[in-house]
Amino acid sequence: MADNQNETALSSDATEVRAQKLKLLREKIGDVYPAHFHRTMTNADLAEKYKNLEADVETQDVVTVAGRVYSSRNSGMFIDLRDASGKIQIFSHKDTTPEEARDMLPMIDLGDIIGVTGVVRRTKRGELTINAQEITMLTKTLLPMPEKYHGLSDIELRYRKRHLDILTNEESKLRFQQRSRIVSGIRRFMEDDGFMEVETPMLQTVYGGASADPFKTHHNTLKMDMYLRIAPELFLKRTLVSGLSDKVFEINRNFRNEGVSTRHNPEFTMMECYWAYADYEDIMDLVERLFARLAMTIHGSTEFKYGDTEISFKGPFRRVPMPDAVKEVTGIDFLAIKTDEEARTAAKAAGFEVEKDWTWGECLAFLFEEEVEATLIQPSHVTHFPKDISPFAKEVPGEPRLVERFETYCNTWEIGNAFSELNDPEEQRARMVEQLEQAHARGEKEKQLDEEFLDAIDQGMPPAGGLGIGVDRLIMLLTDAPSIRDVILFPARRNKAD
RNA sequence: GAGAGCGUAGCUCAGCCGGUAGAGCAACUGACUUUUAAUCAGUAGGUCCAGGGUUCGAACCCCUGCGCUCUCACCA
Repeated sequence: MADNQNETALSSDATEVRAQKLKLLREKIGDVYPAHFHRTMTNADLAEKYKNLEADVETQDVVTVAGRVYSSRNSGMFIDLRDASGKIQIFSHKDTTPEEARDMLPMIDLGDIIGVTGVVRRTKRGELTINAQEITMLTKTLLPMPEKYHGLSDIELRYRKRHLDILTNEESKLRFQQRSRIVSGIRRFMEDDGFMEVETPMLQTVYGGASADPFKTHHNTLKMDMYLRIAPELFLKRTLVSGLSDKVFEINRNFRNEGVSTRHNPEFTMMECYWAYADYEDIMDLVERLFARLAMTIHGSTEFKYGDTEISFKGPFRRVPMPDAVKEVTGIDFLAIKTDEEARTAAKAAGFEVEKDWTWGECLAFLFEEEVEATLIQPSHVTHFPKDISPFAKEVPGEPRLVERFETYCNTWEIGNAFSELNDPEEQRARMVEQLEQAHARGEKEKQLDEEFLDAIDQGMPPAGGLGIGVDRLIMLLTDAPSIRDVILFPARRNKAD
């Protein structure tokens, strides 16, 4: 397309111009994508080293930096160069910059990646600057950058072309840097607490550990269907049986073939841990310590804001049994209700539509979700879940309809889920069989009993507390992200047919 | 899966009651040469998401499809 252009008249189309300049550069200097270039400092290093350099002072120091051209003023005399760590200004003036380097300037477009060697100074106006002596093209860019002031704001493009989003939106860049710090912060916390990180299968032949629709796939040479895991729970418990460690954890992806929303992505990151000889109250303490530590890491304080909401991660969190929470809001005292029938009647009397086969526990959980969840803004542990929706948790002594389970809620979202893990093999089998029958009744025909798990429990799993944390949602809270897609680099998207 | 809203230049956005497409940034040509959203003058740039319909005439009204967003549903 550009073949019929002569060398002096460039097209006015931004992408064509770049292609033409690339061609010219290749003719003039050869390699426009050199393999080797060594910078001596990052932009953050420079800012740190010269933070006390006064305005209008020039050093004798020669440094080499590299980065992407973000803006250019006075016909390229001033260039803002950014690397991942920060920004530096490049100055090319005929008094200080050799002609050879200045010849490069017209070939440089916004978005190109260049290397610069020169003398460090601070301008009269206080900007740390390098007086260029050499300019090297490191990567010629073929596409223009998004508009520099507003950045890329089209939400669809920000998710589809995340590189442009991060390239132009500092907020987005900071958020993903914080994500990294949060994930490594969780890992460090767990390790400091004596937990051993393990990895369990993502590809499973029998899926379980949660109630969710799985993604199904197929192994060709084994000639069998497999599932992407919906939870690591059962394998982590088998690990606990093994005695490899009394404290194990895993940070990894779960996959659930369900609806997508601002709080749900088909693949999401879960931290699960199992702690032998601990119970769910020990886990509550652990969650509180973990949350406080992460808030300190990100905000330097246990207090921070999500939108307009003040959140405090300072423990201890409120602990409220689910029946109490429901009673507070609806007035219905489930502990005083003896039968499923009475529970349904009470719920109906209060104006809720309940299915005719719902149990006492299902009614309780339903009212909790309908009426209480939306009130849980500050982090709270909701304890004492109904047994019928908790197949892996131990009964509360003296109240066999409830289990030693809690979920941690914050900003109305479920962030964590934990129990005193059931380790009675007979009871475990009975509850899983019951869950399986219910799943089959709902039409989940592929759901199977995990015999390998039950076999491992037969071998004896120590009493333990277990926990799952929705890492993405925790990151949303800590980074003030309105959507889970804002904390996942490449969120699930439909294919765009073009 | 349902409802509502959105889709205009590379990017950010205007576009009135239906009369035939605009700005800023980016790009190009030039001026300027210690600027920092640099400035000034000029130039070029459009499948108005796609396809159909109504109309003398459609970015605008109607239908269908695609994509996105939000809400709801689903979701241990």
